[in-house]
Amino acid sequence: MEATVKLEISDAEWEVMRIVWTLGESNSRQITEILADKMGWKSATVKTLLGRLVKKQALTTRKEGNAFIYTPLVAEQDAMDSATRALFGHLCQMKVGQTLADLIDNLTLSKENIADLQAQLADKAKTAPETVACDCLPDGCDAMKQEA
Amino acid sequence: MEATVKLEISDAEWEVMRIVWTLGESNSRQITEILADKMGWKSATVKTLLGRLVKKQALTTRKEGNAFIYTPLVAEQDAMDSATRALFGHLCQMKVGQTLADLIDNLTLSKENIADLQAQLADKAKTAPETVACDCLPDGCDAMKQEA
DNA sequence: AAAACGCGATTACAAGTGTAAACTTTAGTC
DNA sequence: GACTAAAGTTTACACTTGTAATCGCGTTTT
Repeated sequence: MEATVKLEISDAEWEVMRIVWTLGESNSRQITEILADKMGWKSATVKTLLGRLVKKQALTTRKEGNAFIYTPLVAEQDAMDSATRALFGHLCQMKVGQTLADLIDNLTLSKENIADLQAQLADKAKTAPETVACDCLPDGCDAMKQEA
Repeated sequence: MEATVKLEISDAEWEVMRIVWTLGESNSRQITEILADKMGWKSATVKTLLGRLVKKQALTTRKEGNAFIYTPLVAEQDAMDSATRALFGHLCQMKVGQTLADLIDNLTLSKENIADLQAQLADKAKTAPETVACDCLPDGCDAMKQEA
């Protein structure tokens, strides 16, 4: 049983992580250059974010000369999965299906992605329930409507 | 062109919204009862959240006797869609396919949901690109790897 | 060696969030 | 009409987040 430490990566921090994840490792100069360009951030801002990410243990450092080299301590896919599961976890379960549909409408997926999803859905259909109930209220949800 | 006002609903506020969305409208006593139970919140906490939601224009009120009746000003599905689009919007586009797959693994979908998604995907496949590139770095992404 | 520059660390500071207590107003009750 | 209970309003307070400036130190340059 993994004692998964809940890692909260903020939006701004996420931008930093994406770069380190993609590069595998990087130093603050390189990260700063990219984010100065992409986000218009000052180097001080990036330094703050890097510091917070190290404190949060999302990144680790290794000294190289006068500077640090930053490496991810969490896998990008894991972070993406927790973030999405956290979000969907507090949405009305009855409406996640539609939300997923609306989301997919806005995403660009490759043919391969789509094929994989189709296979996955075909399999999932075998054990899928007929309906999914709303879980927003203690009782059944549709109950007590407009009791106010 | 709708001037869509960016509505930021926090996690705690979301819990309140779910109840009002589901009931259609409600008063603070009813909401407090449910959340005292589900979240362990004091009535003062719920009052604060209701106040913030009214100020943010996520809810509106109508006086009834000594109390207010709260009604949503934003549709639940719209709020869910913005929240999910906002999240996926800052994830690596190359990895959203896998993320979606991992997410679906964790969701309960009805047979109908699945059928709808399958139809949607079949249609989307027609115009899908062969691959989706990573958009985490300015250049091509896989470029400059390990330059540090 | 002195000066300048790059890097990490410390400090800043307002806005948003979670969580609530205290105060005030209002609507019934005796 | 005075009192009380419930609902709304104000105040509180620590933590997170976005966005930096500044400080101190080691390294590079003149």
